Amino acid sequence: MAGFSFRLSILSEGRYDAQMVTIHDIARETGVSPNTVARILGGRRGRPYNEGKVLKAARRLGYVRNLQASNLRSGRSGLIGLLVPDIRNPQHTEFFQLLQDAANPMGFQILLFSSGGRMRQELHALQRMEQSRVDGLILNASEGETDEGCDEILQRFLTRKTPVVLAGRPERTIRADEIVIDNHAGMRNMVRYLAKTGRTKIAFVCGDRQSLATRERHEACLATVKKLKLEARTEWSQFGEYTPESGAQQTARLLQMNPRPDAIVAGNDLLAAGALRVLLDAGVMVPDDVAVTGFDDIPLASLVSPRLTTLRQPREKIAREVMELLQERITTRSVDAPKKLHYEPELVVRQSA
Amino acid sequence: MAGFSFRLSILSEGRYDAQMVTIHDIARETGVSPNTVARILGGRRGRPYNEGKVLKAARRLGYVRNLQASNLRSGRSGLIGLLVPDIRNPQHTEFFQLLQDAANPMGFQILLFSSGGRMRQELHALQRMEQSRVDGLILNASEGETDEGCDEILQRFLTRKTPVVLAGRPERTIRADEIVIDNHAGMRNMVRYLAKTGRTKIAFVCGDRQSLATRERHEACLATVKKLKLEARTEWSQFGEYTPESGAQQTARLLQMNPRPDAIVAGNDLLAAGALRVLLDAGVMVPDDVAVTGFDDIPLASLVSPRLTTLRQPREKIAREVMELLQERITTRSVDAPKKLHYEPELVVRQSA
DNA sequence: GTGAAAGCGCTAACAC
DNA sequence: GTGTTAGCGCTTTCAC
Repeated sequence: MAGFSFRLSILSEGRYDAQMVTIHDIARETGVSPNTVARILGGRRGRPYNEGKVLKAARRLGYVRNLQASNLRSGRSGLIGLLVPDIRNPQHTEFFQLLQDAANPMGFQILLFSSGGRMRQELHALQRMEQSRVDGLILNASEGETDEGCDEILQRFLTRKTPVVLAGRPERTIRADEIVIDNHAGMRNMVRYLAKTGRTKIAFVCGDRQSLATRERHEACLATVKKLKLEARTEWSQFGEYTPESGAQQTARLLQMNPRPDAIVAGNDLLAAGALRVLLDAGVMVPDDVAVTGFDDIPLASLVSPRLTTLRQPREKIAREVMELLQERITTRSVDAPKKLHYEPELVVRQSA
Repeated sequence: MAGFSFRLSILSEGRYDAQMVTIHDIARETGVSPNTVARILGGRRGRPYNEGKVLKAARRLGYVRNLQASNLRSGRSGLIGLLVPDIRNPQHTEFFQLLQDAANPMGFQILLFSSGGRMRQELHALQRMEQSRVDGLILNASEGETDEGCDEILQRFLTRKTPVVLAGRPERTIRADEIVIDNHAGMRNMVRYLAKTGRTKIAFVCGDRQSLATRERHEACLATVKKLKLEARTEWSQFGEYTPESGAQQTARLLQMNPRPDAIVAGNDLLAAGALRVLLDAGVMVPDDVAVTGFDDIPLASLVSPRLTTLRQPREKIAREVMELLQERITTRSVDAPKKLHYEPELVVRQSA
């Protein structure tokens, strides 16, 4: 007992305030050294004789390892930061769940930040990740311009050999791993499919103008329209943000036009759902009068009526491969030779087109 | 310089491996003590003379505070644990976002765990929260039975005066704060509304039998049906889980029955969306032939066709008040006199009923 | 307001 | 395999 303070301190009210049990308490209790306790509780072996004693004492005293101390000393954190523009977009929610399921067995926890597309929030999130010493991080596209301060922080991560994975962000100064969705191939297939099924006047309901996904998807559509020599009008390209409300607004504008488009290609499923909403409310038949297509294939796509024809992102594969890459980089402490993980969206034909 | 190791260590490849800058580096650089550096960087004041020097040096050297060390010493973590059964349910996603928006300004971060309703995952999540020394935690209903180990951990949290908020969990041995949704009042209003609009044969599409929400909502429906002397049949009560797929399955079973119900009260919006799906596919008119209602009022409720009549949970209010309660408890270190936060769902009439 | 010293709880490094 | 020692980076305590 000598040299150790009491683990129970008496408060003024006369109640007891239970402190956390430490490896020293268990060491004292069992007569072995703190080191041995730590080793056994850390899963490495000791003398069976000691193992029994230690495990039993730990259980009896209600020992709970202090990750803060553990991580401080070992220089890890067991945390993977995930920054998304809006977790309320099911696409991101699904990705979080898949990432968590892949990360947990590897001993990692996901620290999620939903920035709401706000620049300041995004910067705060990165600062917090840095202060938390995340072992790796995944950055989803901000749905707008990106702050300069962000790049500075990202660069520091890489200098410290903390792996960074960028998704849907324009290539910039920093050389990090990237998730690359082949928006061009996806949209080309989509527009071709629409043309093949007789659509000639294709309109585009897009997310925010600044985002890379928006630009790539929109440009691919225009290029394909041009290549197929379909009708093209600048006012058939509408922009907003990746929400059902925006999709509804944009579609309402399209409905005013003359000639009216016979197909609406939306930048993602949320936009498409909003478009569907407005069309049905206006008595426009989908897909008879107007075809509607989405992007992502979130669960919602199968719940709206008619079911959405869309482009499926291989989320499971992405989540798995990203975590594998991160683990690899974290264990080898190498962030050199940035990798690009390529994925092609798959056309899923349902009812809306 | 004496007594301090170099912050740059040369690797075998001849490159530099930048270590993190510490308050000692800044202290050395500016000639003040580490204590003064910490105080100034911690936001408390110092001599303007020193403040300038320290802040500038910190910026120049790229200092990033180490939260692990800070938290280890101060006994806080700045983390609020949030455990939900399934983050893919938009109800939980929305709640996370609102909670994050309320927590961040208070200096807290949300550590999210999505258990998938699996008992083992839930236990793991609680263990991890305990090891991470979260300052408080919010437990959403597991959608099934709860493990004994969980209660043991929760009890330890409370003993240590770490506040715990339970939501939608049956009251048990532990005395923690609770979020109480008045399922009874909500469902009573819903059934009355259906009766008033001429429905007489009301069926119930529910989540899993074990969950408190399911039991309360179902019982409230049955009680109201009985009170209003409406037709009642045991086979009109179906159970499953809180997913669209389950809602679809349960509804398919109801469609086989004779007599067929003229209203379907679903346990949440996801179930209702699945029900809608099956009804429309079967050519049943909603709400003309069969009325459908949901619970939660997630964004999806306004996107399906017809729009869902549902019961809205005051999520914003709940998130705000829960964080206020947590902050209060964390600062006063008092978990005595558990509070019950009561909320009543609001009937939102749209098109489906 | 500032500096010196101690220590949060753990793991790493090294003898044995 | 085990014990000893040191120290991760910070905050706390206490003189001054």
